[in-house]
Amino acid sequence: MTTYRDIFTRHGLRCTRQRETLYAALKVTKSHPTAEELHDRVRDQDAGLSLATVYNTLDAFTAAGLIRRLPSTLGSGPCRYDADTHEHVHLTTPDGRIMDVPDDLSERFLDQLSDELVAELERRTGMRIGRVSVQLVTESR
Amino acid sequence: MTTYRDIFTRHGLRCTRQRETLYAALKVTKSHPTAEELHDRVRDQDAGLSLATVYNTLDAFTAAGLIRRLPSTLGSGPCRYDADTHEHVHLTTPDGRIMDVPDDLSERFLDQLSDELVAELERRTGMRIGRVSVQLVTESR
DNA sequence: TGGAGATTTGGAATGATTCTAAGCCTTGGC
DNA sequence: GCCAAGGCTTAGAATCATTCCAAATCTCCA
Ligand SMILES: [Mn+2]
Ligand SMILES: [Mn+2]
Ligand SMILES: [Zn+2]
Ligand SMILES: [Zn+2]
Repeated sequence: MTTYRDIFTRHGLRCTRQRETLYAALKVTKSHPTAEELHDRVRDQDAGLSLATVYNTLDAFTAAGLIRRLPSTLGSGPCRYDADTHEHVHLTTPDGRIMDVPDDLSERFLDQLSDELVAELERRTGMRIGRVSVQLVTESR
Repeated sequence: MTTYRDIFTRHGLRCTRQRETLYAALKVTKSHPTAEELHDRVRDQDAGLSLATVYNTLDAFTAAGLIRRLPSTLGSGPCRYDADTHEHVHLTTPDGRIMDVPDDLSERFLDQLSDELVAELERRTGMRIGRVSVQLVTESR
């Protein structure tokens, strides 16, 4: 059985009460919450957990690759966060929410993208591509 | 010959000196500038053009579909803007800049994505997909 | 168990964007 | 060409998300 402690340690992160609380809270939701939303959701468990810690922790998790940060798709407004680091496609709504595309469809989308193109681009630009991000943007009206 | 005035009119926008200046400035660059950067670039032409007008104008252009808004890929930091509304793939760097993927490669990427999948997703979710956004994210280190 | 160094915290600071309300300008009709 | 009506522009204030700060606390390894 792998505990959160194990996961944190493997990612070079210290294990703190706050980090366990936040990771657990992010892990159980499919809603891609904002820092504020997450802060609100853990308030009952740990009333003293500060918003600054939510930001610090989400930064640390993101840097460690434990979670993914999803910048606002609107241009203004808060980032959202996803504990599911498995490659998947997101559906973005005009009000800023983010939904997962069902796994079977997500997979079919991503399978269409050949690695050869990425390789050719890396050759041409000299840059290393870390990830191909696909978003389906829903119509405004 | 289609003037900027014509373009604005077709998009339901009034033609003002400020809008012409800003559209021209955005049209000639490939750098996906921020509102601030654009403001700086037009300072010599029109010293009185305010930053609020830059924001208002970019909002209006975006709403009209004349340009595209590119939210910060980092999560914090300013939006970038693109006068090229032709569907193309972007390469995003760890410092927040955005580059165009060469057109031939861009096209090959987008051609791989079948409309059938989009259609199936629309059927399943009941939402209309306006656009498929593909970003190639360069490795952080 | 001790302590070096990482983490947490409330509050202040920053940065990007939006709001406000007072003129100004564009447009369409005469 | 002249006149509204209403859209546009503007400086500055306000808002919102995020980052910074510095002091107190906690974690983990020796
Ligand atoms: Mn909160
Ligand atoms: Mn400026
Ligand atoms: Zn997701
Ligand atoms: Zn572009």
